[in-house]
Amino acid sequence: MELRFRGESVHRVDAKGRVSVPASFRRVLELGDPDWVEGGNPSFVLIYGLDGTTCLNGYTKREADRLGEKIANMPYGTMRKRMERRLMTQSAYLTLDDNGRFVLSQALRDQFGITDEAKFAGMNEKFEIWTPAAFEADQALLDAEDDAQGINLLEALNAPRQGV
Amino acid sequence: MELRFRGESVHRVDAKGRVSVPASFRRVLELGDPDWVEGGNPSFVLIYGLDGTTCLNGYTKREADRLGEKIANMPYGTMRKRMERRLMTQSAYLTLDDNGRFVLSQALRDQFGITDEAKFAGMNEKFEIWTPAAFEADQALLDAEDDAQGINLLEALNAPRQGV
DNA sequence: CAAAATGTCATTGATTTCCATGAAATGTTA
DNA sequence: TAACATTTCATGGAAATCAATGACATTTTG
Repeated sequence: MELRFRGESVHRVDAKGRVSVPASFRRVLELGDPDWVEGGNPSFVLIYGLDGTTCLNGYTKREADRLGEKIANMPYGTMRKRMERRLMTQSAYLTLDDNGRFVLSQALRDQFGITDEAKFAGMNEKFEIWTPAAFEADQALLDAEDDAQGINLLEALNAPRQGV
Repeated sequence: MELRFRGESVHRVDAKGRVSVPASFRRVLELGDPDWVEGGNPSFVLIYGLDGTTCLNGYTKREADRLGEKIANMPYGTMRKRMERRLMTQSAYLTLDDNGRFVLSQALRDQFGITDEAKFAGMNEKFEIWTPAAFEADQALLDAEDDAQGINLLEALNAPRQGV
């Protein structure tokens, strides 16, 4: 069993770009950091090349390592290079401070339009960071798709793999 | 064999949003939490994205893990993303206190219209939480359908999968 | 040195723990 | 079986703890 990211919340971003990571997410980051010790501050990985300019993605160290491993096993070629650029180049290795905060650089805040608030959304083995408005828009889009297709989520989960 | 949620009852919700989980449900949550030890308090998962704004769904940790596992194995795409949002983002990881209670946040109480009472309904591998009124309305709807269709439940149980 | 970055501290409000009560259920014993 | 004791539940209130955040101090860096 592996602890996963669940839940959603909005947090304040101060003038210097510092944001609190939701306490429940911190527990996951701690368990997902092989070097973490009780009382210490966990490190984690922020990837901002995944979804263009829609949101940032937070991963535990361990999960990010897995992704790096997969890339390392790819044959050399433009696909691998693209992966490296978006998952490695466009990412950062961060550590929480004693209060559970980290700094979101000015560049990233600009890129994602984040000013004074950031929305955190647990997404199983990762979490997303959005502007509250952008998140709502994205969610509305997803909800519309559900409505259109009349999907029963649990039924779909049981059905054998079907893309879309 | 796996213990299942059976029965129904109404419980009081206090000013801080605290609610007792029916004792019989607690036994199921305990057995469904791999980390639970005799005398300890079980953790479980509350999912509120499943049925829009009709009711909340409680799952044992083990069952919730199964769902998370299935999602993690889905191909990347909007279907997976929708699952992540409704089953992970719109959910919470909770632990019962020494008295068998947990807190239903103000946000969730608002979303589901729960004020001073909550109705618990055992639903096999999960349990539902409703306002007493909403539950009765939902039940009346189902009863009406039964009457109209003259359904024989056990017969339908044996018949191969038929939606509706 | 100035500006930025990082660290420390304090406050407030929310959350969690702890203790107490009464009611209901269960068990025990004469 | 009647009377009593014990345990389990559901619930309320108070105390203690923690999370989020703003303000300020210190360090780093160009």
